[in-house]
Amino acid sequence: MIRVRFAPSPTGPLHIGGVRTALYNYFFAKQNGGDFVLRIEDTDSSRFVPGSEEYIIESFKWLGIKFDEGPHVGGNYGPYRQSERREIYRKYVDELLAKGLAYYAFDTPEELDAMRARLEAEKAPSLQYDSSTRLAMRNSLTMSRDEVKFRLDGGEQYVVRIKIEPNQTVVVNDLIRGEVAVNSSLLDDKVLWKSVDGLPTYHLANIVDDRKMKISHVIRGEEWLPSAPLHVLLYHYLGWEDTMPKFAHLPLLLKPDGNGKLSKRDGDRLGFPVFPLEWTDPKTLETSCGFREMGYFSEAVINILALLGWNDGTEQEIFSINELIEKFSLDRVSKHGAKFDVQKSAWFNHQYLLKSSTEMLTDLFTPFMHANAAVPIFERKTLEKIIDLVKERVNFVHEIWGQSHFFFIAPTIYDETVVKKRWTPETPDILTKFADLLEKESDFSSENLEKITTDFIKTNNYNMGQVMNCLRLCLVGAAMGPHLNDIMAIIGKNETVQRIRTAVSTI
RNA sequence: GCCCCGUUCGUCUAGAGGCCUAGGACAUCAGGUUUUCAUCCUGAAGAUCAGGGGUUCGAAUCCCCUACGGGGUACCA
Repeated sequence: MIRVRFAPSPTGPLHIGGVRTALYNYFFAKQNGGDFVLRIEDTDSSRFVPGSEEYIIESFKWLGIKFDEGPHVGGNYGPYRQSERREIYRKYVDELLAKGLAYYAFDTPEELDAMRARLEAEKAPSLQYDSSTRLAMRNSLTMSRDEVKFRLDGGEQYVVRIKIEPNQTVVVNDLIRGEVAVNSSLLDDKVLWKSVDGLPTYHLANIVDDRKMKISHVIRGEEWLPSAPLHVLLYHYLGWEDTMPKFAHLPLLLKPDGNGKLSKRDGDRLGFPVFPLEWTDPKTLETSCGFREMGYFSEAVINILALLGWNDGTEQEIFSINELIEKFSLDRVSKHGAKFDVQKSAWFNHQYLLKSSTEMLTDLFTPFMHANAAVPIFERKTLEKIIDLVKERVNFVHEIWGQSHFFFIAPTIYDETVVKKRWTPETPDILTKFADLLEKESDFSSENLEKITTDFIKTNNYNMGQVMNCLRLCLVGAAMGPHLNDIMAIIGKNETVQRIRTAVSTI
């Protein structure tokens, strides 16, 4: 049975790197008929940010990604918040302690700093708390059993550290990177149990939960690769080699410019979303924009993220979520970081916008239309016609207004450069003649208007550009927009004629 | 500093020893279509495959070194 988990910390909004990790987990699980579990890793109470968990859940709801288990949906392996699993972990620390695979340490933060300072001064090859340094520290390896008991009974604060034997080769088999071997001397005696809040650290909690929740594959970001050997060691120490999950460490998402891991600030700095949803920091009240609010379709976001580090080997770039589930494979995940490309993302959104139904686009556009005052109420059918005429020119729904406002509101200013280029002394006469002609016309369908204008131009021996460009100027105010007969048909006779007369008198 | 991972057009990438005079997409530029703009179509430019050594008849692909980039190095996850 394939079971994977997405295990974020509730320390703020989830960024798109995390979303991608979740997506890859999801594709992999669903492809194999497995389960996709949400687990909240909140063992660091000091970094807890209220609203994070709700944010995470809402984000995936928007994306249309469903968890099979999690704090919000329940499941047979709960609870799904580590803070609610305290009792579960203690047993295993005690077991490691009893087996001599872990030990108590009483060093204060100041003492640890002093140790590192001393090692640095000595130009020691490493500054770690490990086999080379632990015997100089205050821990149960250097104290008598009685003294340890005395301190413990006296309620002295302690941490539990894993005891790593030097000079062993620890091998991590990674589904994406192959075999990664590390000498255990390079690992430090990581804290497994914290004194400050009486909770395990990520490392221990993670291993215990993955075991208890029967996780078969751990698919996570590359930032975990350096601690993967520690995790492998923990599986051995606890005698859980038989159920050790398979690991896959994903490449990171990088800053679009410069170097480094993509971070919160990049979005605001570069003007693109780093988060699925808008987020307001509860403390600073600072707001960061989200894909949803920026007008991205959730399917487009999934598609964009899926292709940042994976492809199916063909030239296909547009994938539905079902296709992704069907085609995703870990061995086609790239090994190097990827930079987010705003322009290509906009293109993806354009593709999804074109695929969207006119009805849906009209629904989405309506609020933007109402946001602009003094807009005439068109019939729904007319609105849909307008959307169909302009949708290919925009990447986002909110851009539709910029491409369609002239349907609703007559131009008040006329593009100077076009006036200069096209408006000749004869223009007012020509256009007035045309307006007079239109005024007598009863059939204002697009087809008939096409015929009328071409006939008008032919019979008077004008040329196309001479008439049409100036007519466009009258109706639109600029050299843009769909075919004029479509525009005239939609705004109607009175409005068309009036716009021509107004322009003739003002230009 | 030390450890780990990586490195193909500006960006995302294809590439599993000969199919590579390195393919596609976005962006850029040019031409065409169009009454305008956009779409669309065609084309161009753009990567001596980070550099250097090997291995091989043959290397973008395998090995080594160097450089560069990223990650890690907390009682954070």
